[in-house]
Amino acid sequence: MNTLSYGLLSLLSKDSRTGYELMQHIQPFWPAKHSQIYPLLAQLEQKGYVEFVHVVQSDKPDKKVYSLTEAGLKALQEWIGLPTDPPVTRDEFALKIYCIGLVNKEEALKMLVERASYYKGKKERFMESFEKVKGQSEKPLEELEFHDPMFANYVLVKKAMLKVDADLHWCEWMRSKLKS
Amino acid sequence: MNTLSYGLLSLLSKDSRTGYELMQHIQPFWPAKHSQIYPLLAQLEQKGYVEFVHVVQSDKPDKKVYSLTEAGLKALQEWIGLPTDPPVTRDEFALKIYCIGLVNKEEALKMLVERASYYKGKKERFMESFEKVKGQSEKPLEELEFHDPMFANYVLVKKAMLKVDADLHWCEWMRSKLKS
DNA sequence: AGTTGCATGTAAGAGGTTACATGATTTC
DNA sequence: GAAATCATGTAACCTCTTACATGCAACT
Repeated sequence: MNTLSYGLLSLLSKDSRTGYELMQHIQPFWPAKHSQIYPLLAQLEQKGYVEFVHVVQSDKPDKKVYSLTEAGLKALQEWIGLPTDPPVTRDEFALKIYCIGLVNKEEALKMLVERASYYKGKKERFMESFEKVKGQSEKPLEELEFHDPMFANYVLVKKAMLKVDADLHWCEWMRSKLKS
Repeated sequence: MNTLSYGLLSLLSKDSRTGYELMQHIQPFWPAKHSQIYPLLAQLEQKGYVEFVHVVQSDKPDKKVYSLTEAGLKALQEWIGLPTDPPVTRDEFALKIYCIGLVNKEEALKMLVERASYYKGKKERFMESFEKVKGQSEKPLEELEFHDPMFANYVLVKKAMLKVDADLHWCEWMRSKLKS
């Protein structure tokens, strides 16, 4: 049982989902390809932590909808209590910035503009998620209680927004540095 | 040539360093163990991108001090111009927050306090780095020019600080949410 | 006396990406 | 007509971690 496996259980604790959907929704927290997820789901099923039903579709390919079992829920709860690994980030851009003096200012500025627009796109998508969460919640988001199923969605979008804002802020600050 | 290999060249473009030192200094941008770095250095040497001198020490183990060659510099400059991969973060804590409603408020609060103190420690270390950079620079940091060798150190510590501040801010905001 | 830091390296195994394979429907 | 979306799966390959191996000096 690796972290990604527990991550899949975590998502399944809220909704039954297909492997494809799990792959899409786990990206913000733990990027993974379908080729990694499908074998893990088979393992989780063998362990009795998840179960699935075949759903036949006419317009789209047939699918397997997975759900969490009682044993899976138990395993998930135990994992939450275990020590948590610190987040790991690998940032190629930062490595390039380290030796940015090797290129001219114009090229450096071009790189920063590109990176800033990447973060702007990311921010827009988070803002859409935020609006989506707002739409799905009955209460105003600030009033959501700990046990509300929407609580986690709200606080995690908030987390993502704070981070992307910090990244964007740094990009803009860098751009002003390079223009002068 | 993978990203880590270019990262090593990037560090070597500023100072000649041992594999051990490279391992220590690349952590903030691209975490890696010595067991990954030593073989890559051997590869880089075979490609002619780096060279090393044996340095015999009496009190400590002997070491190999690597430096960038002309060919290495050229490879490094070409890499900077290539498209840059987006940063990748894997965050076990976020996966746990997603299903945090499975445990009680007290346990959740405990987890957040722990995570906040982790970020506080990180912030302190970044503030030390900041002071170190300040001490090594003749000019006030805000006046550092693009081509100053200290410029990259300054802007990268700034980047790290903005990010850790965002993380800490989220932790504290979460704590206030859970106390009410 | 035991741990940490310096310093290098290899081997085995786990984790993750890319490519191959299939196939219908919808959008540009 | 080409690309993207849905949907599953396997195989080969690359990346990364853990463990093994050695040894001295400094600190607790």
